[in-house]
Order: sequence, then structure tokens, then C-alpha cells
Amino acid sequence: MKTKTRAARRRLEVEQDEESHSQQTSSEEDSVKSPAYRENRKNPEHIKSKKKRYSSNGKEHTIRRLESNERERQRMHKLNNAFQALREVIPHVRAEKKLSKIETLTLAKNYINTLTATILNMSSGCLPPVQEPASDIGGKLYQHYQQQHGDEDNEEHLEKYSTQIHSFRQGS
DNA sequence: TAGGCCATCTGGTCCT
DNA sequence: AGGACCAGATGGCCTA
Repeated sequence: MKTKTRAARRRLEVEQDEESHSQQTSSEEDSVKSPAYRENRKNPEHIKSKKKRYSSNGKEHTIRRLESNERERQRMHKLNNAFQALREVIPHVRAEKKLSKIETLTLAKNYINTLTATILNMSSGCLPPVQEPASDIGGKLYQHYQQQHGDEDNEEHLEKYSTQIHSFRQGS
């Protein structure tokens, strides 16, 4: 995988960097860093005031960094798993191509709106009286829906959702 | 080749 | 103090 190769390369660089840490020149290191990072390197006083933790030696810092990177990677993997799980429960027509993250979130939002509208449509006229405990769920759902959408038409969501599905299908 | 999407690294901030 | 979370930066891959 491309990214693992890159990560592996980076780890290798870090390991090599550890060995030559003391004699490393800042200029060659800075060439691969972000402008913000380079700026901080140019003005160490600025960064010193912000840094509260990395007062330990370079090797210790490097180890902690690698551990943090690993945790961050795991966190992002979990996030991606959640995205994948979401993709699998959203009906969409572009099955041959994976939905992007933004598409997934947008479709999910509209799918929820559509389901809510459908439920309200189905239960309209037969919602229990407000006093009954059983009305809580339906009542709250309706209340929440009204707060979110005001006078929007239920049909509108269905239309919006199906339009969106088709626009994704056409790749627009 | 430009633009979209993504994974990863990184430093700062928040939370426990 | 240390882990979780976040956002910016970077570079690779893919597609039109």
C-alpha cells in the first residue's frame, strides 16, 4: 500500500535521524517540512512559549511522537471503519464506486431526513394523544422535526434525496 | 496536467 | 502527565 510505504520510509528517516540527531543541520530538515514548521524553526522563542511538554531529550520526544503517530493512525482507521459502516447502510445507486466521505455524510443526512419524513407521514393522523406515555417518541420526533425543518414539505426530502442519489450517480 | 480524494505526520489544545 | 481530538501541511494516486 502506498501509504504504508510512505510511513515505513518516514520511520526509517526518523531512525536515521535519531542516529545523527546532534549533528543534523536545520536547513536540510526544513526542506521537507511545512511553512508553519519552518517558521517555528526560524523563531524558536515563539515556539518555546507554546511548548509545555517536549522539554525532554530528542530521543524521548521522537519515541513519544512515534507512539502518537501510531495512535493517530489507529484513530483514523476507526473513523474510516465507521465511514464504511455508514456507507453500507445508506442506499445508493453507485455501487460500483465507493462513496467519498463528503458524499457519505451528505447522503446520510438526507437519508435520515427522508426516513423521518416517511415515519411522520405514516403516523400522521394516528399519533396517540399527547398525555399518553407512548406518545413520547412520536411526539418528540415530530417536535424535533418541526424545529429542524419548520414548514418544509415531507415530499421535499424524498425528492431531494432521490435527486442527490442521481447526481452522485452521474458523478456531478 | 489539474483537481479531487485520501493517508499520514505534526503540533496545539482539551480532557481525564 | 498523557491520551484524544483537531486542523494544517504534504505528497501519492486516480480520473477527466
